[in-house]
Amino acid sequence: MTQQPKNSFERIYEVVRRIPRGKVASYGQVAALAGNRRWSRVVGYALHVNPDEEGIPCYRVVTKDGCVSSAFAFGGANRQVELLEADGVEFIDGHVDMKRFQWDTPWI
DNA sequence: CAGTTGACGGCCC
DNA sequence: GGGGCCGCCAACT
Repeated sequence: MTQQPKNSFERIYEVVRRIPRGKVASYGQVAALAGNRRWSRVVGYALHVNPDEEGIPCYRVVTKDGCVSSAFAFGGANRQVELLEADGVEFIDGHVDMKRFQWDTPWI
């Protein structure tokens, strides 16, 4: 059923879940898709709780600069890079080429 | 109920 | 190009 998330958190989770493989999205982008562009910080908090790491590829979410968050510490930030590379995302000097791998959202 | 925190974003130096 | 400060909003204590 088409679940309509009402809480900001659930909304953010839905957006992150829609991130296609081989692409990455910035916190601000996810926040904007979730409904508000200023939720950037809330997005970070939402992924922090990450109720479903298998359903929510939080590692596909990076900063606007395309850099992985150091606070990820999910076994090491390098771990996130590794996962993204496995998705086909190319990393350059520790950052992603956003203009190439940023999720091309059909968002209006 | 109020205060603090936090996986960011944007602007300034 | 790199580093630092402020601002935004929701959740947590």
